[in-house]
Amino acid sequence: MPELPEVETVVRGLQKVLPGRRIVEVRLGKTDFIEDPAALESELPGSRIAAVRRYGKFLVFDLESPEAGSQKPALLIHLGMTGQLITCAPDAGIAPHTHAFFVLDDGRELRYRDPRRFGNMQMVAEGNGSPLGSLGLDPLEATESEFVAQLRGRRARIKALLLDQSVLRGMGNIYTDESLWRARINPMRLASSLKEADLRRLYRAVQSILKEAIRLRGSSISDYVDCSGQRGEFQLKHRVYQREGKKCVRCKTLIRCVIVAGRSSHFCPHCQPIPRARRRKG
DNA sequence: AGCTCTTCCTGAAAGC
DNA sequence: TGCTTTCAGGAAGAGC
Repeated sequence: MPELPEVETVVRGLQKVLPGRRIVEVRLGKTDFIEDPAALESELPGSRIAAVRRYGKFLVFDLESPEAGSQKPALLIHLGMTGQLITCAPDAGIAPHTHAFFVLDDGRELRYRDPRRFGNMQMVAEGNGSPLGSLGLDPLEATESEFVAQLRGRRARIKALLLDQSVLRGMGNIYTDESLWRARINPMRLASSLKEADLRRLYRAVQSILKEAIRLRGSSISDYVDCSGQRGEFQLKHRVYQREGKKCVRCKTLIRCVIVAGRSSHFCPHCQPIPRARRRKG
């Protein structure tokens, strides 16, 4: 599923082809995942895409609209679990579950496909009511001390905090599990039980995992592909995620999976021990 | 504050 | 073999 590295990969691809392009037509299929479909249909045609950027797991399309005047509108797209954004020729075959077509002034199309429709799309005007306002630190932009300060002393489980978008923006289940394994921290640990050195190690683990995942163009587990339909390769580097029952590459102990923070959480019981006798089976 | 449960949705996989 | 059930999971909301 698209997390920070996947969204970053899609954004980098779109940055090569979209800035400067004008949207000439919008066609929508199913719209139950779109905040206000009529707003997209009325406001997007005629708009010029000034920039494409990532904010957490959101793609932000900064728009210049002839009518909006001083307002700086933007289109936000969240890929949810199975969202894909693809650029293609207008006569390219239409994949099932393609729900939005943005026709561009160079004759190409930007298409949004999302089998489960857990993604969402909305227009936002600069500075009001945007869901971006409640998001926490970008794990790649944050300094070590900012990262540590954000987590230190919190009573929640470290796994829950890493997944909480208002704490860190962009981490999802894959990169949370992989980072905790690299940092040798059990997902059930309460953040307040971690030492400063643990949090610094976690910061370095998160950064190195995310950077390597971006370098390999993300993880393709089920549906994920970039904006030209290409799969990522970081799934080949997963050490714990979806490796339950397989051997830890560090110590050969069998990887286990428990539910933490409502999410399947994969870890090595030897490398990531649960301190004290507290144990929970999932 | 933080936990658990529920909802949204589809397709893959497991169960019978 | 083939139908039915279960499950995965990002995010938001309810209830505790």
